Amino acid sequence: MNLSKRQKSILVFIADYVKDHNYPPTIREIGTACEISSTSVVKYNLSKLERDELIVRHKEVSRGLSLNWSRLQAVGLANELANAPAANGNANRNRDRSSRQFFQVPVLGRIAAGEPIQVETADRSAADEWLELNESLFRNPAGLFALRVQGESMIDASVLDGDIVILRHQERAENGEMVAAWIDGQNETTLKHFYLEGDQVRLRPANPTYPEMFLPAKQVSVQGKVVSVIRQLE
Amino acid sequence: MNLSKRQKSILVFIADYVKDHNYPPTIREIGTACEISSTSVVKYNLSKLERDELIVRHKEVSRGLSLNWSRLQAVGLANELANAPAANGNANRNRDRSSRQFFQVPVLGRIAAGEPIQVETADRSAADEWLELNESLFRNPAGLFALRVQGESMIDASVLDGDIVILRHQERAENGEMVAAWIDGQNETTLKHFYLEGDQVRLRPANPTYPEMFLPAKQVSVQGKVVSVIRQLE
DNA sequence: AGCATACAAGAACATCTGTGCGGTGTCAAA
DNA sequence: TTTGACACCGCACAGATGTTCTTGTATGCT
Repeated sequence: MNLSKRQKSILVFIADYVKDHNYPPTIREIGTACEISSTSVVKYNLSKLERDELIVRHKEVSRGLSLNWSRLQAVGLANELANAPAANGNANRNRDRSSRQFFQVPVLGRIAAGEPIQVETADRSAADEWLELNESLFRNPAGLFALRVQGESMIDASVLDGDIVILRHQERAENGEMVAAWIDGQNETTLKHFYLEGDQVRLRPANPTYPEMFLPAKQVSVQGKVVSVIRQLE
Repeated sequence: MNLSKRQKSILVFIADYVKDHNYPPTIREIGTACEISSTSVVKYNLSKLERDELIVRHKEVSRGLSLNWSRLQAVGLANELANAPAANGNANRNRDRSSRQFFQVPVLGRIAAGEPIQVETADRSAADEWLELNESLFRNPAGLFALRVQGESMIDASVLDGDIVILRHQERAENGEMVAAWIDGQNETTLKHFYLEGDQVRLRPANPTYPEMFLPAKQVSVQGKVVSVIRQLE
């Protein structure tokens, strides 16, 4: 399943168009946007995309097409499309909640003290579980991943067994950010507020009744920044 | 702005249709579904809905209409429409993630120990803030509302200052459920696991290092069940 | 009564829009 | 060289779809 440049640009345009209008574009609109002069060529490419199941089409229905997000996700195009270029020009009239956006975040595994977390950005597509989230909660879905907390080991971060922690992948942290950090000496991953003080790192739990930790900087490696914690009880 | 039965059924149909197809219906489809024989009558009613800003319409564009969710929200129709009837019959082919759903939850105020929480279901429309959430996280958006946690008073429930607690309004709780409860004697609202034991209520904090409470049942009044906790750090 | 307004029908009309078909150029396999 | 798949172009056709016009029935107000 190899997408041509044109086909990719068609996908981008559709995502963008739907975001702006809340309904899909026509073949001619796609043609104009993607600089395809002939409607039949658009149809040709749409058929290809349909064969690849990246879009769903309804015969003889005007604007009868939609993106197949779960398939796009699998192919790794979803994020790219979800981040489609901002609304252009005339499109700020309907810029209310109805122009909703969402995206999926891979749940890459579990986090528990004593286990390192594995975050090869490469194997995102191999994630066994995906979380669907709203744009409204996150500025930018790039680099986000999620971990399920196992056990009570993160309780000093006010994170309980079963909670889902959403992180943004990064290896450096600003002071005060809550990060997932691997601590060499103690062989554990933990969620703490991060403060670099000289060549020492201070790790402050979210729950102030738990003690802080002081460690040599080189002993602490940041896995990602915690951007959200979600607890489902139902 | 008084909606006729027909106009309401049109809104319901549009919401339902979009949910199933990912694109809006035509005037004739609306007509058939709502038992309107004439396209002009559909147009007439759509114009009314457009005047009321409940929908957005694009002239001379096929299927060029969309629901204005923020307006529907304000009028209190959003939940009703978001819960639109399940896909009917033929519509289970495109039943993947692309048929996404979302809904808004009113943030009714703050929760802090020492303050009662005000939850008149009536004034949902008066909420100053709304939270947009995914259907995927909640079975049923009915009766949901949100509170912003103020202060450190809920820390024994592993809920921090600034967290958002999502509750389902109910006045009775099953054993083990985490509830928001008002405690008469102590004049405070708290989040705890609820256990009715005879005519005593046992309240267990989420964080096991905090002590349990035992109180006479009549002293505890449940405000709602906690269904989710969301912490945003970015 | 007289009149304005809301709601509804049906049919004709004018676009909008997807589809089909003939044709072109490239490239690799036969 | 021939063949066929692939990508592309224009164009005309037909069906899909929004709009407009005329007519009709209530309802409420003066």
